[in-house]
Amino acid sequence: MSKELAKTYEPREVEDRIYEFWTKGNYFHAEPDPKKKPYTIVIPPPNITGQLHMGHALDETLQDILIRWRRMQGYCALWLPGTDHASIATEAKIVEAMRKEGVTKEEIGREAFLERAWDWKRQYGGRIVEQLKKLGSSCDWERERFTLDEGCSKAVREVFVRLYEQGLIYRGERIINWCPHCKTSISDAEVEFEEKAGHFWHLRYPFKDGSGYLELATTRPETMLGDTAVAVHPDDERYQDAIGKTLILPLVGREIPVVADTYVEKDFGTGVVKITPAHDPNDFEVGLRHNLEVINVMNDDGSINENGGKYCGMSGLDARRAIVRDLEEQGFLVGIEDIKHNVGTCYRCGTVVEPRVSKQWFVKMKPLAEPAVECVRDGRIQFIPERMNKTYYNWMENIKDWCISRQLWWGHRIPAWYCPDCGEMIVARETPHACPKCGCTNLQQDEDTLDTWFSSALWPFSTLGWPEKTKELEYFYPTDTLVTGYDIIFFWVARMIFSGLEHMKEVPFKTVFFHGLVRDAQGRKMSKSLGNGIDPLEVIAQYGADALRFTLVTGISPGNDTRFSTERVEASRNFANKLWNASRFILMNIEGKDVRNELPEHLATEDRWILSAFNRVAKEVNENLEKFELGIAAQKLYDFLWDQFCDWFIEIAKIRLTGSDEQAAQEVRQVLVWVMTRTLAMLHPFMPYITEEIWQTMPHDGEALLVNAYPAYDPALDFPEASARMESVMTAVRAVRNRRSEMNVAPSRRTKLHIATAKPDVFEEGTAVFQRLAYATEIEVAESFTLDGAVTIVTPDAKIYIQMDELVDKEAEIARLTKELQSAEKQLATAEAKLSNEKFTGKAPANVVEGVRQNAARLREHIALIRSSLEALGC
RNA sequence: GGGAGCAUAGCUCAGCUGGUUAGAGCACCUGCCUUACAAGCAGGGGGUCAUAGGUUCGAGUCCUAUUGCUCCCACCA
Repeated sequence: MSKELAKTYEPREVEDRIYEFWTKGNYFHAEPDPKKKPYTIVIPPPNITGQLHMGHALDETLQDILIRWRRMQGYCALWLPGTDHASIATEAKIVEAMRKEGVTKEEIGREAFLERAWDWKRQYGGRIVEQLKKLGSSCDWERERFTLDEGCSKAVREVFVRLYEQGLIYRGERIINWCPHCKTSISDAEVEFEEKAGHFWHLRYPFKDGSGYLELATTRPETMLGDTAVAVHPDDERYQDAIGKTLILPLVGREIPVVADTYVEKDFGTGVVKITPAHDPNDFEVGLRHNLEVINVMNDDGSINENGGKYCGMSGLDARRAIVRDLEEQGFLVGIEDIKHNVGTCYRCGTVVEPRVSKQWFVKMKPLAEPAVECVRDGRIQFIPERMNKTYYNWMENIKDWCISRQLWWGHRIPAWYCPDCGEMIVARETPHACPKCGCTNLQQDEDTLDTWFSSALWPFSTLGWPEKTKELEYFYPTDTLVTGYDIIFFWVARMIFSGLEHMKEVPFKTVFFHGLVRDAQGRKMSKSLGNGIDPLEVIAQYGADALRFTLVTGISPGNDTRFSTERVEASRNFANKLWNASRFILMNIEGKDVRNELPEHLATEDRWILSAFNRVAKEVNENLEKFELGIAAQKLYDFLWDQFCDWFIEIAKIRLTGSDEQAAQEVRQVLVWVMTRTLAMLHPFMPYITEEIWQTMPHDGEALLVNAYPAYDPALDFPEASARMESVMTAVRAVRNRRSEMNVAPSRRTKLHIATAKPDVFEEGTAVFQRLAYATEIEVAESFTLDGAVTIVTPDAKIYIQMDELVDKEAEIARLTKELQSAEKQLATAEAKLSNEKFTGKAPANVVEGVRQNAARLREHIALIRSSLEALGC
């Protein structure tokens, strides 16, 4: 900080310098330390193709708050960063770049393609990491990992082979979701359903024996080319005769049976369903039950293949048009109906997915899912908020096998080799040189790679060195908190849980802290297509990272979405500025003075009051953070700094700072520094840059705030009596200000105050406070006064007279006092009703009853004071 | 079809295990350049806590139903 401090905080000057200071000091690095307790968070690895968006910004902010807080509490806090290779997204980027050059990946081949991909990763993969740093993220960058690095790849291979050996990974012909655009299979979780307008084509299939037709409907007429049966419900009376008969498939001429299957709903449509085992998951099941032929009629781009006869080579859409036209011409089309229906789309590219039978690798889920459900049920893993349990159970308990093979090149290649001579399949950790069965050395590795999520499922332990038994794994696993959005509970959280349990025999984390989505000011999802996204980096450039972080964390609660608006960022920026100026004031007052960062031996009443308030906030903020109530914690710090410390304590501190008593001035300087440095500490996890910057300029112990102690509750700092005295004075000050404002008295017009009270010492001690904050010239305190023509103000323990004869409107005064009296009497009546209710006094807890009793006593005093005021006015 | 969430001031939201007169930010109104801060200070207006029942000495908070909005899962050809 320069000597001449700017009036406003300038984050740009500060942030990069402070981040470098932290990095140079190696403060983010965590080394296993048996003397400390570990606290570990692994980052949800952002995609290397990613650009920092508000969702990341929120996610990182929450993690950084937790990590910084625990680090300051003395934990060995590790925040392990890294990135995800994002197989589909990255491969698509590279394919697209190549397309612009007029090359396809098949043309250049696998090896050259992967070289390009790695080049791309080296060039752009670090971009998102640099952006995370801008937020102030205190990750241990020395430990940065990548899902496709050597260690993670080793872990992936180990897991694959183990699961295969246990029979939990298998290869088979199954119906899977196929994205014709990405040209790969995708898992069930990667399919998103969208409601779209479509049609029902009502068709009729003739019986072979010429005895008429069966009428049915389809939303995808082109799939009829692969029909191998028609099904009806076994109990459907309408079709009892048809069961077992043979139909001729129109256009194709294939003879197909009518089968009976309970999958068919009698009441839907005509109760007749065409069965296309190769292109519909339900039909596939029906096909298995009835031993039906599976005829795949589609290529990998969705066009019709050689099984489609004359339609071969047409795109799906062209084939549909041609088939509908031909059906109509030949009299098989009964009609077309407009409908709305849900269509599965690829979550990456939005293309309509085609269910398709193909040979893929799967993870058998049932045995893995059961323990994964159990560990949440028995509390070994806790979800915040708890309602996420249900979502999780529901998914886990109805889970189907996980299709893990992808027809992509960028990713972990499946460690399976095939012998071209004898057909043997070898699954192994190390690349085999020869077929163990026939000795053939020309083994071919499986062409497919693994689902990206297969490697991220291992993230909590693969990043700590598994399968090696490293000291990091021993010390930091299981990790403590996983912070992520509820949108990836299935993709990632669930899979990490069963993977951790299976391979580490222990949960991967103890708590999952789910946050919501960041929406725009109107509550819409931020998206590229809507163009309503706000770039966090631009917000940082304009308002500072601290303001952005504070905005993201205030007002949020676990699992709930939040809205982002620049108005809210401005409020946070103003808060940072408030902090800056309060510090500027303190620095100005301690300059050239030898002020130690410790409390003076003698503490004034207001000192005890602010210390008590500080202490309470310290207690509550820690409690809130323990419960992941980060939004509440931020709010409490905001209120303490602004309302209590700035608006009251600093203002009152000016009395001693500008007074002639040097010892008193020195005492208040120490209190200011003491409270401010510790408030900076409490705020540090939320606003790391500005707090470190200011803290460095103040008298302090230790070399950096981020490794300083986080304030905690201290019974020695509780001063209830002094706090009560201070509150009495503050209440009176507020009341005087209020009355003056109501009467439009300019602040420049100072007046004498008479204070009648049963606690004269409290108010006498507050003389200077009244003079400075309640515009008083002098004050006189006594048990009672008889004054005519003064404005009277009644507080619970004082009656205050403002001497301003010419301003007194007697009628208005009477009206106001009467109103106050009525309100007080009403409150007293409520309190007394409670106290005379035996059910209340008998059943309510003692402290609640006592509270009401004290309140009633206060009200009675108050009422008496108002009455005497009214009497003085002649009522 | 199954499940979940939300409904509190003009707007955006807090309100934890039920306990005095329901809070904040922004916006609004009034008065202040009171030398840390006008990105500020002081004061103020504004809420039948979606609706109807219930539990309780006591309900914004717990239970039931209703209405409206949102999301997730499943997916009927």
